[in-house]
Amino acid sequence: MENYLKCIYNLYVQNDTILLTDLADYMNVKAPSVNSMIKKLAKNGWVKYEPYKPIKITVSGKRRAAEIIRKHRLTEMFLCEMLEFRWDEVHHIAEQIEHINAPEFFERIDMLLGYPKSDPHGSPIPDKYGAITAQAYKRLSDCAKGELVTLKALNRSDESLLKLLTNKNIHLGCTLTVKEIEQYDGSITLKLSDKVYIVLSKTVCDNLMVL
Amino acid sequence: MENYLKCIYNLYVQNDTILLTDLADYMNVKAPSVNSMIKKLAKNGWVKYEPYKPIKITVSGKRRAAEIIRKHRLTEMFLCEMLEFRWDEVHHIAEQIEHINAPEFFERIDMLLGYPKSDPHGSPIPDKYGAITAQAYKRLSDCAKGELVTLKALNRSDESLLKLLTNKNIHLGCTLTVKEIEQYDGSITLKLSDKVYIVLSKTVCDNLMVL
DNA sequence: ATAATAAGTTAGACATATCTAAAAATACAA
DNA sequence: TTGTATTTTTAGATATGTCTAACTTATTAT
Repeated sequence: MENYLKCIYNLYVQNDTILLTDLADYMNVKAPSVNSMIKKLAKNGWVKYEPYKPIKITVSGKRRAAEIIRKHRLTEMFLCEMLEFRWDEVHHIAEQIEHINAPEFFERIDMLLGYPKSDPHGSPIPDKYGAITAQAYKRLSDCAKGELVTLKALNRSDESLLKLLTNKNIHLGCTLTVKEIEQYDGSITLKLSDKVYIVLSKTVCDNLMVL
Repeated sequence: MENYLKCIYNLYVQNDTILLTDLADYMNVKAPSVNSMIKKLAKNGWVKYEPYKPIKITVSGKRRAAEIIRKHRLTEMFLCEMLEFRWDEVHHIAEQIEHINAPEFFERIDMLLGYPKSDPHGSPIPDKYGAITAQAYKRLSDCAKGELVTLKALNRSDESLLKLLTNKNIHLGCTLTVKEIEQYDGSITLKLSDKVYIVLSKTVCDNLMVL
């Protein structure tokens, strides 16, 4: 149920209402599984369910989801900061630890890390009441030629995207200047540092959030 | 299955062969549950099962159990040393974290802690190959009047025992002098420090391992 | 407006882990 | 040695979460 709620929340951030099928795809599960689980989530008051209607997460559902996301992101931060894992290694470990039921454990981790506001991929860490500070970032792919921006966060951080960025020496906080935007496919040429120019596809740039 | 194997190992340490009923009691589960799980463990080669015979753990079962116990004890140590939990708070959190499947995670924790040899209750931490260094401790209840000993480990560390010891200011490494042994019930009067004398029941002393 | 397509639901199967109740095997003791 | 008590096993139920196949409802496009 925690996994369902977390995924529902992730999809909700992109789009207010959620199609059962999309959730099924997102979770690598078949539609009937989602259908039956949604009814259970609805019984707990975490989603609103009406037959044949799209799924809507409730206020209490968001709060519950934020708890899990908080645990996930605090864990990722802990893994990077204290155990020196790379940002592309932490997700699958955090996926497991996020389900640990021990509030004091995460409180201590939070304290030890100095109450971080975002995780190693720049995603905000909800506070312990479930409140998330909105981020005002924009997509790199929406920037104009000539703009100088700082990489603040990643939109969806697949392991393969993280590896690609690491290979090109791109990390959170680095500055990027938009040098060229290709009309044909939206790929962007960026200046990374003095003599370092790189080209990123539109797909990649869609996932880089900058300011 | 991990929980079964861990419990089987714990009972095996006390007694080479294990009665199904004892395991059921130990795990707060009924006999038929154990019976069916034992067959699964046997299929994995972790225990030897013959109908109506007591359960025997195999070499590979011990190795597998040691992995889990290693994760449990490393976690307990991490919780005490890095997150400053008390020794009576760590068990229920470690019970959950021991099932995390991420060898690198525990390797890093181990490194961060400086490769500890025992957990906060003095129990040995198996190395990553499952080898456990035997401890040559004896029971406090087996000591003679006049002996001066150091508390090295606890036998079974229930939360209530830990709290009792904490209240009496007894911790690992503290020195104890056996002042009096009561014939009637085996309770022992101990000198803790200059003017501090305490009385512990035989039941408590059975669980205090000293050297 | 209706046919085709997509989305959602139901029914029934399977796997896991648990239980109770009852039967079978073993151990113990008079 | 035979009856009683204990231990173990089997059979069948329940709960959870998954699946496939078939059916129903909704959407879309001509």
